[in-house]
Amino acid sequence: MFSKACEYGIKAAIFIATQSYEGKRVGPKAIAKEIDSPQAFTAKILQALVKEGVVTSVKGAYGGFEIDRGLLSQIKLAAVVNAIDGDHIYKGCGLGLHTCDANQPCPVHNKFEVIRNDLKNMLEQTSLEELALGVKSGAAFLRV
Amino acid sequence: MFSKACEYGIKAAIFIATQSYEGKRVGPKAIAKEIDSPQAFTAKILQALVKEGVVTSVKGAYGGFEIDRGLLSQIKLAAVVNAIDGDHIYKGCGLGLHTCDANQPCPVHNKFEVIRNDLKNMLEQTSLEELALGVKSGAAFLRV
DNA sequence: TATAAATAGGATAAATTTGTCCGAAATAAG
DNA sequence: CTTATTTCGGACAAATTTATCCTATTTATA
Ligand code: FES
Ligand code: FES
Repeated sequence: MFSKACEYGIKAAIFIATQSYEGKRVGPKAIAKEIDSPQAFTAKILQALVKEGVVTSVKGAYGGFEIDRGLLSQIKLAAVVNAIDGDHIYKGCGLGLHTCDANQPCPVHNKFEVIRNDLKNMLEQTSLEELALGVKSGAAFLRV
Repeated sequence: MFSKACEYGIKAAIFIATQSYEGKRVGPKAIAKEIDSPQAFTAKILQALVKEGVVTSVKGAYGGFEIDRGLLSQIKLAAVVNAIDGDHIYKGCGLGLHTCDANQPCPVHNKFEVIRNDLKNMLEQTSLEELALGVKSGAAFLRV
Protein backbone atom coordinates (compact mmCIF):
# COMPACT_ATOMS: atom_id res chain seq x y z
CA MET A 1 0.00 0.00 0.00
CA PHE A 2 2.52 2.59 1.21
CA SER A 3 6.28 2.40 0.76
CA LYS A 4 8.44 1.59 3.78
CA ALA A 5 9.68 5.18 3.70
CA CYS A 6 6.10 6.40 3.88
CA GLU A 7 5.22 4.08 6.76
CA TYR A 8 8.20 5.38 8.70
CA GLY A 9 7.28 8.94 7.78
CA ILE A 10 3.72 8.58 9.06
CA LYS A 11 4.80 7.01 12.32
CA ALA A 12 7.55 9.60 12.79
CA ALA A 13 5.12 12.45 12.19
CA ILE A 14 2.69 11.01 14.72
CA PHE A 15 5.42 10.64 17.32
CA ILE A 16 6.71 14.16 16.74
CA ALA A 17 3.12 15.33 17.17
CA THR A 18 2.79 13.62 20.55
CA GLN A 19 5.98 15.30 21.74
CA SER A 20 5.14 18.69 20.30
CA TYR A 21 2.03 18.63 22.47
CA GLU A 22 4.38 18.91 25.42
CA GLY A 23 6.63 21.44 23.75
CA LYS A 24 9.42 18.93 23.29
CA ARG A 25 11.65 18.60 20.25
CA VAL A 26 12.90 15.18 19.23
CA GLY A 27 15.80 13.92 17.14
CA PRO A 28 16.17 11.03 14.71
CA LYS A 29 17.60 8.79 17.41
CA ALA A 30 14.61 9.06 19.73
CA ILE A 31 12.20 8.85 16.81
CA ALA A 32 13.80 5.73 15.35
CA LYS A 33 13.73 4.06 18.73
CA GLU A 34 10.10 4.94 19.29
CA ILE A 35 8.86 3.77 15.90
CA ASP A 36 11.30 0.86 15.51
CA SER A 37 12.95 2.05 12.31
CA PRO A 38 16.51 2.37 10.98
CA GLN A 39 17.83 5.66 12.31
CA ALA A 40 19.80 7.01 9.34
CA PHE A 41 17.05 6.12 6.91
CA THR A 42 14.51 7.78 9.16
CA ALA A 43 16.64 10.92 9.23
CA LYS A 44 16.49 11.06 5.43
CA ILE A 45 12.72 10.78 5.51
CA LEU A 46 12.54 13.56 8.10
CA GLN A 47 14.50 15.79 5.74
CA ALA A 48 11.84 15.20 3.11
CA LEU A 49 9.06 16.02 5.57
CA VAL A 50 10.83 19.27 6.46
CA LYS A 51 11.26 20.18 2.81
CA GLU A 52 7.56 19.60 2.21
CA GLY A 53 6.64 21.66 5.24
CA VAL A 54 5.00 18.88 7.23
CA VAL A 55 7.37 19.24 10.16
CA THR A 56 9.79 21.95 11.27
CA SER A 57 13.43 21.42 12.16
CA VAL A 58 15.75 23.40 14.39
CA LYS A 59 19.45 22.92 13.82
CA GLY A 60 22.22 22.98 16.37
CA ALA A 61 22.34 22.25 20.06
CA TYR A 62 18.93 21.76 21.68
CA GLY A 63 17.51 21.45 18.19
CA GLY A 64 15.31 18.72 16.77
CA PHE A 65 12.04 18.22 14.96
CA GLU A 66 8.72 19.68 15.98
CA ILE A 67 5.28 20.59 14.68
CA ASP A 68 3.56 23.84 15.56
CA ARG A 69 0.91 22.93 18.07
CA GLY A 70 -1.61 25.18 16.41
CA LEU A 71 -1.22 23.26 13.16
CA LEU A 72 -1.61 19.77 14.57
CA SER A 73 -5.30 19.60 13.78
CA GLN A 74 -4.81 21.02 10.30
CA ILE A 75 -2.05 18.71 9.11
CA LYS A 76 -3.64 15.63 7.61
CA LEU A 77 -2.23 12.21 6.87
CA ALA A 78 -2.59 13.02 3.19
CA ALA A 79 0.13 15.67 3.50
CA VAL A 80 2.59 13.12 4.86
CA VAL A 81 1.75 10.50 2.23
CA ASN A 82 1.93 13.06 -0.53
CA ALA A 83 5.30 14.34 0.69
CA ILE A 84 6.89 10.88 0.51
CA ASP A 85 4.98 8.68 -1.93
CA GLY A 86 3.55 11.44 -4.11
CA ASP A 87 0.05 11.38 -5.51
CA HIS A 88 0.15 8.11 -7.43
CA ILE A 89 -2.03 6.36 -4.88
CA TYR A 90 -4.69 9.04 -5.37
CA LYS A 91 -4.51 9.37 -9.10
CA GLY A 92 -2.83 6.28 -10.56
CA CYS A 93 -4.54 3.34 -12.24
CA GLY A 94 -4.83 0.27 -10.05
CA LEU A 95 -3.58 -1.92 -12.90
CA GLY A 96 -0.75 0.40 -13.87
CA LEU A 97 -2.16 1.90 -17.06
CA HIS A 98 -0.26 5.08 -17.86
CA THR A 99 -3.18 7.23 -16.82
CA CYS A 100 -6.41 6.54 -14.99
CA ASP A 101 -8.94 7.87 -17.45
CA ALA A 102 -12.65 7.14 -17.26
CA ASN A 103 -12.79 7.36 -21.05
CA GLN A 104 -10.22 4.61 -21.49
CA PRO A 105 -10.73 2.72 -18.25
CA CYS A 106 -8.97 -0.47 -17.21
CA PRO A 107 -11.24 -3.42 -16.35
CA VAL A 108 -11.31 -2.62 -12.63
CA HIS A 109 -11.56 1.15 -12.94
CA ASN A 110 -15.10 1.57 -11.62
CA LYS A 111 -14.60 -0.73 -8.67
CA PHE A 112 -11.14 0.54 -7.88
CA GLU A 113 -12.15 4.16 -8.01
CA VAL A 114 -14.53 3.65 -5.10
CA ILE A 115 -11.85 2.15 -2.90
CA ARG A 116 -9.31 4.77 -3.89
CA ASN A 117 -11.70 7.61 -3.12
CA ASP A 118 -12.50 6.15 0.27
CA LEU A 119 -8.79 5.95 0.99
CA LYS A 120 -8.30 9.49 -0.25
CA ASN A 121 -11.09 10.82 1.93
CA MET A 122 -9.78 8.96 4.93
CA LEU A 123 -6.29 10.38 4.50
CA GLU A 124 -7.58 13.89 3.88
CA GLN A 125 -9.85 13.85 6.91
CA THR A 126 -7.50 12.32 9.45
CA SER A 127 -5.34 14.82 11.33
CA LEU A 128 -2.04 14.19 13.04
CA GLU A 129 -3.62 15.54 16.20
CA GLU A 130 -6.26 12.86 16.24
CA LEU A 131 -3.71 10.10 15.73
CA ALA A 132 -1.30 11.53 18.29
CA LEU A 133 -4.06 11.61 20.90
CA GLY A 134 -4.72 7.94 20.23
CA VAL A 135 -1.09 7.17 20.99
CA LYS A 136 -0.93 9.43 24.04
CA SER A 137 -4.06 7.87 25.50
CA GLY A 138 -2.57 4.40 25.14
CA ALA A 139 -5.23 3.27 22.69
CA ALA A 140 -2.80 2.96 19.78
CA PHE A 141 0.83 1.97 19.34
CA LEU A 142 3.71 2.98 17.09
CA ARG A 143 5.60 -0.27 17.56
CA VAL A 144 4.75 -3.79 18.60
CA MET B 1 -1.09 -0.82 -4.23
CA PHE B 2 -0.19 -3.97 -6.17
CA SER B 3 3.30 -4.93 -7.33
CA LYS B 4 4.14 -4.61 -11.02
CA ALA B 5 4.15 -8.40 -11.21
CA CYS B 6 0.64 -8.47 -9.80
CA GLU B 7 -0.61 -5.82 -12.20
CA TYR B 8 0.75 -7.82 -15.12
CA GLY B 9 -0.73 -11.01 -13.65
CA ILE B 10 -4.20 -9.52 -13.35
CA LYS B 11 -4.17 -8.13 -16.86
CA ALA B 12 -2.77 -11.39 -18.25
CA ALA B 13 -5.46 -13.42 -16.51
CA ILE B 14 -8.18 -11.16 -17.89
CA PHE B 15 -6.79 -11.43 -21.41
CA ILE B 16 -6.50 -15.22 -21.18
CA ALA B 17 -10.12 -15.23 -20.00
CA THR B 18 -11.29 -13.28 -23.05
CA GLN B 19 -9.54 -15.77 -25.35
CA SER B 20 -10.69 -18.84 -23.45
CA TYR B 21 -14.23 -17.68 -24.14
CA GLU B 22 -13.54 -18.47 -27.77
CA GLY B 23 -11.67 -21.67 -27.03
CA LYS B 24 -8.33 -20.14 -27.91
CA ARG B 25 -5.06 -20.70 -26.11
CA VAL B 26 -2.54 -17.88 -25.94
CA GLY B 27 1.19 -17.67 -25.34
CA PRO B 28 3.40 -15.18 -23.49
CA LYS B 29 4.18 -13.31 -26.68
CA ALA B 30 0.56 -12.54 -27.52
CA ILE B 31 -0.24 -11.80 -23.89
CA ALA B 32 2.67 -9.41 -23.43
CA LYS B 33 1.70 -7.57 -26.59
CA GLU B 34 -1.91 -7.28 -25.51
CA ILE B 35 -1.22 -6.03 -22.00
CA ASP B 36 1.92 -4.02 -22.88
CA SER B 37 4.32 -5.86 -20.59
CA PRO B 38 7.83 -7.32 -20.85
CA GLN B 39 7.43 -10.76 -22.38
CA ALA B 40 9.95 -12.83 -20.41
CA PHE B 41 8.87 -11.31 -17.12
CA THR B 42 5.25 -11.97 -17.98
CA ALA B 43 6.13 -15.60 -18.73
CA LYS B 44 7.54 -15.94 -15.22
CA ILE B 45 4.36 -14.54 -13.73
CA LEU B 46 2.28 -16.96 -15.79
CA GLN B 47 4.29 -19.82 -14.32
CA ALA B 48 3.27 -18.63 -10.87
CA LEU B 49 -0.38 -18.42 -11.89
CA VAL B 50 -0.20 -21.97 -13.21
CA LYS B 51 1.42 -23.21 -10.02
CA GLU B 52 -1.34 -21.60 -7.97
CA GLY B 53 -4.01 -23.09 -10.20
CA VAL B 54 -5.41 -19.82 -11.50
CA VAL B 55 -4.71 -20.67 -15.14
CA THR B 56 -3.90 -23.91 -16.97
CA SER B 57 -0.97 -24.43 -19.29
CA VAL B 58 -0.53 -26.87 -22.14
CA LYS B 59 3.04 -27.56 -23.23
CA GLY B 60 4.28 -28.35 -26.68
CA ALA B 61 3.03 -27.48 -30.13
CA TYR B 62 -0.38 -25.84 -30.17
CA GLY B 63 -0.02 -25.30 -26.46
CA GLY B 64 -0.50 -22.15 -24.48
CA PHE B 65 -2.39 -20.78 -21.49
CA GLU B 66 -6.11 -21.13 -20.94
CA ILE B 67 -8.79 -21.05 -18.28
CA ASP B 68 -11.59 -23.57 -18.16
CA ARG B 69 -14.67 -21.74 -19.39
CA GLY B 70 -16.81 -23.24 -16.67
CA LEU B 71 -14.53 -21.74 -14.03
CA LEU B 72 -14.43 -18.21 -15.38
CA SER B 73 -17.22 -17.01 -13.14
CA GLN B 74 -15.77 -18.72 -10.10
CA ILE B 75 -12.22 -17.43 -10.33
CA LYS B 76 -12.03 -14.13 -8.51
CA LEU B 77 -9.50 -11.34 -8.66
CA ALA B 78 -8.52 -12.24 -5.11
CA ALA B 79 -7.09 -15.55 -6.35
CA VAL B 80 -4.79 -13.77 -8.76
CA VAL B 81 -3.64 -11.20 -6.23
CA ASN B 82 -3.09 -13.85 -3.61
CA ALA B 83 -1.08 -16.01 -6.02
CA ILE B 84 1.38 -13.21 -6.76
CA ASP B 85 1.42 -10.69 -3.91
CA GLY B 86 0.27 -13.02 -1.17
CA ASP B 87 -2.14 -12.03 1.57
CA HIS B 88 -0.29 -9.07 3.02
CA ILE B 89 -2.69 -6.59 1.51
CA TYR B 90 -5.56 -8.37 3.23
CA LYS B 91 -3.95 -8.98 6.58
CA GLY B 92 -0.99 -6.66 7.01
CA CYS B 93 -0.86 -3.47 9.03
CA GLY B 94 -1.10 -0.29 6.96
CA LEU B 95 1.81 1.21 8.87
CA GLY B 96 3.94 -1.91 8.72
CA LEU B 97 3.61 -3.15 12.31
CA HIS B 98 4.62 -6.79 12.46
CA THR B 99 1.03 -7.89 12.87
CA CYS B 100 -2.29 -6.13 12.51
CA ASP B 101 -3.83 -6.82 15.88
CA ALA B 102 -6.91 -5.02 17.19
CA ASN B 103 -5.52 -5.44 20.71
CA GLN B 104 -2.29 -3.61 19.86
CA PRO B 105 -3.51 -1.44 16.99
CA CYS B 106 -1.49 1.14 15.13
CA PRO B 107 -2.90 4.68 15.10
CA VAL B 108 -4.74 4.19 11.81
CA HIS B 109 -5.97 0.67 12.44
CA ASN B 110 -9.68 1.42 12.72
CA LYS B 111 -9.78 3.64 9.71
CA PHE B 112 -7.51 1.46 7.64
CA GLU B 113 -9.42 -1.70 8.41
CA VAL B 114 -12.52 -0.30 6.74
CA ILE B 115 -10.68 0.47 3.51
CA ARG B 116 -8.88 -2.84 3.54
CA ASN B 117 -12.09 -4.78 4.03
CA ASP B 118 -13.76 -2.93 1.18
CA LEU B 119 -10.82 -3.81 -1.03
CA LYS B 120 -10.94 -7.41 0.14
CA ASN B 121 -14.64 -7.69 -0.60
CA MET B 122 -14.20 -6.12 -3.99
CA LEU B 123 -11.45 -8.55 -4.95
CA GLU B 124 -13.35 -11.54 -3.61
CA GLN B 125 -16.53 -10.63 -5.43
CA THR B 126 -15.13 -9.69 -8.80
CA SER B 127 -14.80 -12.60 -11.24
CA LEU B 128 -12.48 -12.88 -14.20
CA GLU B 129 -15.56 -13.48 -16.33
CA GLU B 130 -17.05 -10.13 -15.44
CA LEU B 131 -13.81 -8.30 -16.22
CA ALA B 132 -13.24 -10.23 -19.44
CA LEU B 133 -16.71 -9.29 -20.65
CA GLY B 134 -15.91 -5.66 -20.03
CA VAL B 135 -12.89 -5.94 -22.29
CA LYS B 136 -14.70 -7.94 -24.97
CA SER B 137 -17.52 -5.41 -25.09
CA GLY B 138 -15.05 -2.59 -25.62
CA ALA B 139 -15.99 -0.88 -22.37
CA ALA B 140 -12.60 -1.52 -20.78
CA PHE B 141 -8.99 -1.68 -21.94
CA LEU B 142 -5.88 -3.64 -21.02
CA ARG B 143 -3.50 -1.08 -22.45
CA VAL B 144 -3.62 2.60 -23.27
C1' DT C 1 11.13 -41.28 -35.41
C1' DA C 2 12.24 -36.56 -36.58
C1' DT C 3 10.89 -31.91 -36.32
C1' DA C 4 8.93 -27.77 -34.91
C1' DA C 5 6.51 -25.27 -31.42
C1' DA C 6 5.63 -24.24 -26.94
C1' DT C 7 5.99 -23.95 -21.61
C1' DA C 8 9.38 -24.61 -17.50
C1' DG C 9 13.07 -23.09 -15.06
C1' DG C 10 17.72 -21.58 -13.82
C1' DA C 11 21.23 -18.00 -14.16
C1' DT C 12 22.07 -13.41 -14.67
C1' DA C 13 21.50 -8.34 -15.20
C1' DA C 14 19.31 -3.82 -14.50
C1' DA C 15 16.63 -0.75 -11.79
C1' DT C 16 14.57 0.76 -7.66
C1' DT C 17 14.04 0.89 -2.83
C1' DT C 18 15.95 0.53 1.49
C1' DG C 19 19.62 1.39 4.48
C1' DT C 20 24.50 3.21 6.14
C1' DC C 21 28.31 6.40 6.76
C1' DC C 22 30.66 10.54 7.17
C1' DG C 23 31.77 15.32 6.74
C1' DA C 24 29.65 20.14 6.32
C1' DA C 25 26.83 23.69 8.25
C1' DA C 26 24.22 25.76 11.91
C1' DT C 27 23.32 27.01 16.71
C1' DA C 28 23.09 27.31 21.89
C1' DA C 29 25.95 27.68 25.85
C1' DG C 30 30.16 28.43 28.37
C1' DC D 1 35.56 32.48 20.29
C1' DT D 2 35.38 27.75 21.25
C1' DT D 3 33.02 23.65 21.94
C1' DA D 4 29.42 20.42 21.94
C1' DT D 5 25.29 19.24 19.73
C1' DT D 6 22.33 18.65 16.08
C1' DT D 7 20.31 18.79 11.26
C1' DC D 8 21.72 18.68 6.20
C1' DG D 9 23.36 16.48 2.25
C1' DG D 10 26.16 13.67 -0.65
C1' DA D 11 28.27 9.28 -1.55
C1' DC D 12 28.00 4.65 -0.98
C1' DA D 13 26.19 -0.22 0.07
C1' DA D 14 22.69 -3.84 0.56
C1' DA D 15 18.39 -5.85 -0.52
C1' DT D 16 14.48 -6.40 -3.27
C1' DT D 17 11.91 -6.05 -7.41
C1' DT D 18 11.82 -5.96 -12.19
C1' DA D 19 13.52 -7.71 -16.44
C1' DT D 20 16.40 -10.59 -19.81
C1' DC D 21 18.54 -14.69 -21.76
C1' DC D 22 19.35 -19.32 -22.69
C1' DT D 23 18.65 -24.27 -22.27
C1' DA D 24 15.74 -28.24 -21.02
C1' DT D 25 11.46 -30.54 -21.43
C1' DT D 26 7.09 -31.56 -23.43
C1' DT D 27 3.94 -32.49 -27.19
C1' DA D 28 1.39 -32.35 -31.82
C1' DT D 29 2.16 -33.31 -36.39
C1' DA D 30 4.45 -35.02 -40.49
S1 FES E 1 -8.04 3.21 -15.41
FE1 FES E 1 -7.42 1.71 -14.01
S2 FES E 1 -8.16 2.52 -12.17
FE2 FES E 1 -8.83 4.02 -13.57
S1 FES F 1 -2.54 -2.55 13.33
FE1 FES F 1 -2.12 -1.19 11.70
S2 FES F 1 -3.77 -1.63 10.38
FE2 FES F 1 -4.23 -2.95 12.03
